[in-house]
Amino acid sequence: MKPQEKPRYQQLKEMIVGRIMSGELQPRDRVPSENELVDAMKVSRMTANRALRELTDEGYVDRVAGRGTFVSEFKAASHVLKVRNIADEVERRGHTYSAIVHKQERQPADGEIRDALLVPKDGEVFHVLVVHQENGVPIQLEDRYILGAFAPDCLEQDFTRITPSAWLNGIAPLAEAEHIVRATMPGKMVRDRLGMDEQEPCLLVLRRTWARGSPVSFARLHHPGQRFELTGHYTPPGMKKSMTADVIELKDLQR
Amino acid sequence: MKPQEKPRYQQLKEMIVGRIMSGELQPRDRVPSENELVDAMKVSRMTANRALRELTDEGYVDRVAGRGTFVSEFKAASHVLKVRNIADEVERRGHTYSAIVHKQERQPADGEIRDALLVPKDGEVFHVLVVHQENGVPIQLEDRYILGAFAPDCLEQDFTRITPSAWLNGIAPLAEAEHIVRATMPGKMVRDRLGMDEQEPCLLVLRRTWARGSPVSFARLHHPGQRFELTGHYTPPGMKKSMTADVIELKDLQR
DNA sequence: TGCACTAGCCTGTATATACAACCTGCAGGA
DNA sequence: TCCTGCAGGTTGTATATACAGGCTAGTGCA
Repeated sequence: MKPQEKPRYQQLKEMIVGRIMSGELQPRDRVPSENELVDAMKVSRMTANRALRELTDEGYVDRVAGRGTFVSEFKAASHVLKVRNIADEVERRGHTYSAIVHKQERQPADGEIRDALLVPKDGEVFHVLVVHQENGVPIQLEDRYILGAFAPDCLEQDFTRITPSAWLNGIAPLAEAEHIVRATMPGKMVRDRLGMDEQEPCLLVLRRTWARGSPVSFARLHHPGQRFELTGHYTPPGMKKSMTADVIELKDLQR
Repeated sequence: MKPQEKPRYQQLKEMIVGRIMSGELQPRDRVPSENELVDAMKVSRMTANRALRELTDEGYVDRVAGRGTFVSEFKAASHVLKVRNIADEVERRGHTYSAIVHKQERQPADGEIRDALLVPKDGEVFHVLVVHQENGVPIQLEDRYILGAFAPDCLEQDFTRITPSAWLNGIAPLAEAEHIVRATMPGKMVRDRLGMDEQEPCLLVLRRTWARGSPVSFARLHHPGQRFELTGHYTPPGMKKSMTADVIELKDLQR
C-alpha cells in the first residue's frame, strides 16, 4: 500500500457506494460478487469480503449466502435517523391514510429557500403544500420546497398517492439529512389547515435533505402538539442479529 | 465451527461487552490486545482483530496503533442517538453553565414512575429536580426519577457540579434509551422555574434509560420553546474516517 | 413430463502469515 | 544530564487458503 493511498477495502467501498449514489446501481440490483471483485480489482477475497461486509453493516447492501449481494431497498438514510414515511406510519397503526394537496407549483427561489437549497442563479424550485390525514384527521402539514433541477417532473406527480418524501427517495438515495425540532405557536394558516385550537402548540420539524452531494429539498413539517409526539428508541449496536432499527417516528397519542 | 455455536468473533465480542456492562472493565481501562486474545481464547489473530474492530465501529472501545485497545469514554449510548450532556452543550458554545437543585430526595415509587422503572415492591426511587442555566438563564428543567437500588448514594451527590445524567452514566454504561418529544403548554410550576411567558410553548423530552438490563432512570426535560430546539444531523456511515457523530443536540436559538 | 440430485457459484467463517506504521520505554552515547 | 536511536509490543492492512452451508440451474433418471 503506497503511502498516500487509502486502504484497498476502503477504495472498494467508495467505488461501490459511488455507483449506488450515481444511480448506476439501483435498489435490488446485483453487486459484483467477492470473486468478481477479486478478478476485476486485483485484491484478495478477504479484502473484497471486508468491503462488502462493512457495506452490509452500513445498510447499503444486503447479502444472501448462495445468491449474492444486492443494493438495499431503503438505502443509507433509512438506517439511523429515519423519520419514517408518514403514510407508512399511519398504515402500520392499521389506520387509513389520506392526503390533500393544497399547492403544487413552480416558483422562483426566494431568499431563505435559495440559501437553504443553494439554488443557482435564476434557478427554480417547486413548492408543495400537503396536509396528511389519519382516518380523515389532519396530522401533519407539509410545506416543502424541492430543487427544480433535481426533480423536473414534480408537477406531474400525484402526491395523494405517494408522499413527496417517498417520491424524492425514489429519484436518488438520500445521502444526508438535517433535522431541527421546535415547539412553536402556529400561525393562523397552519392552525386552520390542521384544525387546531388557539392555545395548542405545534411540534415543528424542519428537515433538509441531501442527495448526490447537494441539498435537494427543504421541508417544514407542522404537527398538532396535543395529538402527536416524536419517539426515538436506541439500542446498542451489534449484539443482536435482528436488531430493531433506531428510528424517530411520529406517534399518535390517541387522546 | 460446531452447528449450534455462535461464530467465534461474536463470542469474543459478547465476552468483552459483558465485561464492560458488568463494570469489570471501566472506561479508559485496557482491553486485552489481539495477541493476548489469541493466546487466551485460542483464536487466530484475524478473528480477534475482527471482534475488536467491530467493537470499535460500535463505539464500545477505542484503538490506538502502538498503544492498545481501551474502553470508550462515552460508551455505547454516545454513538447514535445521544442527547448530549447539557453542561457540555453549554460549554461547547463558550458559555457558562450553572445549575440550581430544587429537590433531591428519597421517596416511595408511585404509579407512573413505578411502571416506568419497574420498581420492585416497596422499592424506593430518588427524585431530583434541577434547573440548568446558561449564562444564568434557565434553559432546562430536569425532573428525574432514579431507581433507588441502582444508585444508593444519590443523596450525597452535588448536582451543581455534575449533571444527574453524567453521574448515572459513570455508574454503569447506558445500554438503551427511549425518547419522546412533545410540544406542550407548560404548567405554572414549570413556567415559573424556567421564567417563561404565559403564551410560550414548551419542548418536552421524556427520556428513559436502561443499564444492566433494566430501566434505571426516567426524566422529564422541559425547555422553553422560544429559546431552544433539538437538532439532528445524519450523514451516511462509513465513508469518512473522521465522521461527525449523529447526535441530537439542544441548540440555543439566540433570539 | 415430472422429479430428484448434483455441480457450481455464492456468502460466512476461520486460520496462518506477512509487512507497515505507530508508540513507549530504555539503553547507550554525547 | 539530555537526547538519540532502537527493541519490542500494538494496531492496520493485505494475501492465500480452507471448509461449511445456502441457493440455483440444469442434468439425468423414472
